[in-house]
Amino acid sequence: MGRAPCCEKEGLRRGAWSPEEDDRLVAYIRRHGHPNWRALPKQAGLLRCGKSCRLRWINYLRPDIKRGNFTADEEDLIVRLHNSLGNRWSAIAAQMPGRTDNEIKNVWHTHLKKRLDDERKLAAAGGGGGRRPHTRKQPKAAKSAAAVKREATPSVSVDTSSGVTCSTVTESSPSSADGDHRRQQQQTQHAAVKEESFSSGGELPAAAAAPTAAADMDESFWSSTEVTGMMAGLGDMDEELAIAGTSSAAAARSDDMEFWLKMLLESGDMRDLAVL
DNA sequence: AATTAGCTCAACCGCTTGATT
DNA sequence: GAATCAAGCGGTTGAGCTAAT
Repeated sequence: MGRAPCCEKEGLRRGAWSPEEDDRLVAYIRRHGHPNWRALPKQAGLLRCGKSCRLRWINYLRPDIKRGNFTADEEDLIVRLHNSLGNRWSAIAAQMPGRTDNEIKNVWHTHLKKRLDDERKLAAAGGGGGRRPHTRKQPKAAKSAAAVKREATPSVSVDTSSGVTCSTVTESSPSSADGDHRRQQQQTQHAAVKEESFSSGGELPAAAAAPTAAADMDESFWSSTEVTGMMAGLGDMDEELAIAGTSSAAAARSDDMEFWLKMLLESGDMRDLAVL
C-alpha cells in the first residue's frame, strides 16, 4: 500500500507548542471543528502538520480532558482493563472519560507497571502480597508555558456546535485554575489518594468504597451497560480468585499474565472484549 | 548552592486500518 | 481489486522538572 508522507517536513514547526499556537488551534476548532486534520493547520495558520495538531488537541487541548492525578480507583481500573485488554490504550481510555490514551499509557509505563512488578516480586518472595500504598512522587506543577497560559485562559470551552462533543467534566478544568491553585488541587487530590491507600479493599466498583475518589468519575460511566457488563466479568474473575484461596484478590491479580490468559481462554467468555 | 539521578509527560515516529477514488 | 488518502493507534524519546546528595 502506498503511503503518503506524514507531512512536508520543511518549514513546519516541531516540539513544544507555544501558547499562541494553542490559542490558534483551539480558536479554529471552536469555530470550525476538525473535519480534516491535514488541512486544518493551513487553514488555522499553524506551521504544524495535521498529525501534530490532532495529537495536541486530543491529548491536551480538548476541553473534556480531566487533568491531575489519577485516583487509586482509576489506577485500579487501568490495571484491570489492561489485564483484559492488553496494551490497547485507546480501548482502555474509552472506558475512562476524561483520560487520554497517551496519559494512561504514560501512567502505566511510569508507575503502574513498576508497581505490579514489585508486587509480583513481593508475592514471589512470600512477602505478604497485597497492595502497598502509593510511593508515587508528588506530581510536578504544570510545567510548560503553554499549560500555564492555558490555565489562565478561561475560554477554552468547546460546545457541540463546533462538531466536538464536550462532556461535563469540570473537576479540574483549566479555566478556573491558576498555577498555584492547580498545584494545590493536585496536592489535595494526591493526599486523598494516599489516605485511601491500596489496602482499603478497594475492589471495583469503588464508588461506594471511596466516594471522594469516585466523585471524579462520571456516574453515568459506572452505570453504563458496557461498564457494568465489563465489571460483572471482572467480578467473576475476582470471585474465582477468591475461590482459588488467595488471601488477596488484588495481589493475585498481578500474579501472572499467563494466569489471566489462561483464565480468559478457559472461561471462553469474552464478554470483556465484546465491549469493543 | 551546586550537581546528579531519576521521573514525568508532551510530542514524535512509524505502522495499521478504514474510507474513498 | 489496486492505489491513495486520512485518521487512529501504540511504542519510544527527550526536555524539563524534582528530589536526593
